[in-house]
Amino acid sequence: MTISEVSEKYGLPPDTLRYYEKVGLIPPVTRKESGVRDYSEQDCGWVEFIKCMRGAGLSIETLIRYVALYRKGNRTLKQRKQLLIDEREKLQERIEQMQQVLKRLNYKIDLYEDRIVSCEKKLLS
Amino acid sequence: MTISEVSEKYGLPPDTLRYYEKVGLIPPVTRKESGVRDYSEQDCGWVEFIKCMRGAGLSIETLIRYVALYRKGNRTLKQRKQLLIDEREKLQERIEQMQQVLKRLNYKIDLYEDRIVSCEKKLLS
DNA sequence: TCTTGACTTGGAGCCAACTCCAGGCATTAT
DNA sequence: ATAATGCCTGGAGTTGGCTCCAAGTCAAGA
Repeated sequence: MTISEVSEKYGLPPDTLRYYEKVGLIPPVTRKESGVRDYSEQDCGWVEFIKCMRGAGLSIETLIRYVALYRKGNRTLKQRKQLLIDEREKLQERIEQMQQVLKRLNYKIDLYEDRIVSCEKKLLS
Repeated sequence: MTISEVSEKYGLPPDTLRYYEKVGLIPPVTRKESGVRDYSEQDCGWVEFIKCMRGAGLSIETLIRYVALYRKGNRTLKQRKQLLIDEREKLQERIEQMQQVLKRLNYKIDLYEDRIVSCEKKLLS
């Protein structure tokens, strides 16, 4: 797959795909002899994984660490697992905080509804 | 309350508090005759609200719009409510996405556990 | 009165994460 | 053969959100 096809498929600009590879956010992509990128299934898998994790707010720095560990092979299994556990913890906290804010927004929206209704009553009376 | 007391209370640096006020993220803070900020209850309320909303990922731009509407008075009640509804929607989507990722992390962590266990078995055999 | 310390402002600097660009090579279409 | 298209690289520029700094003011203590 060419870079523009991958870009299309995952909704990430080609520049971003190149950037991700350059900084080590995804392992080096397969190339044709000419040097042009030719994404394999596995390459696409990494793109999808990174897109997904970035979407949940994991930092680029963290994901670079993860990919670097992956590239060192099987002896880093425990470290990779621990990294994911740490990130899961942070993610859980973020979700809980956001759920609190969601409640607060719901409450505030209800208050606005009340105020709008009573304002309109006043105008009609 | 002085800026450093408010800073202490909400865990936001004084520079950030000034920045928030400068860009209109919170309404202008009460001042002493000397020009020094003297946060009222209401001023603190705004700081707390903005800190909370920022923590959930609402953009500064959006919150500036909200505060600007607030400052225009009661005729903007409906717009403010709509703004909050829109942000609630986005927040809900972000939470759902993050919950998906949480599931995926759980799954991946379990896979790692399996791989680590079978790796250790191999070493012991 | 003079110094110290907390505050003020405007503006520059910084960091994460892209995003864009110039100059160049390679394949494809005419 | 040549032009157009799509890709390449290294590096500069941009955006959001702070964060820091210099130069100045003000109130309280020695």
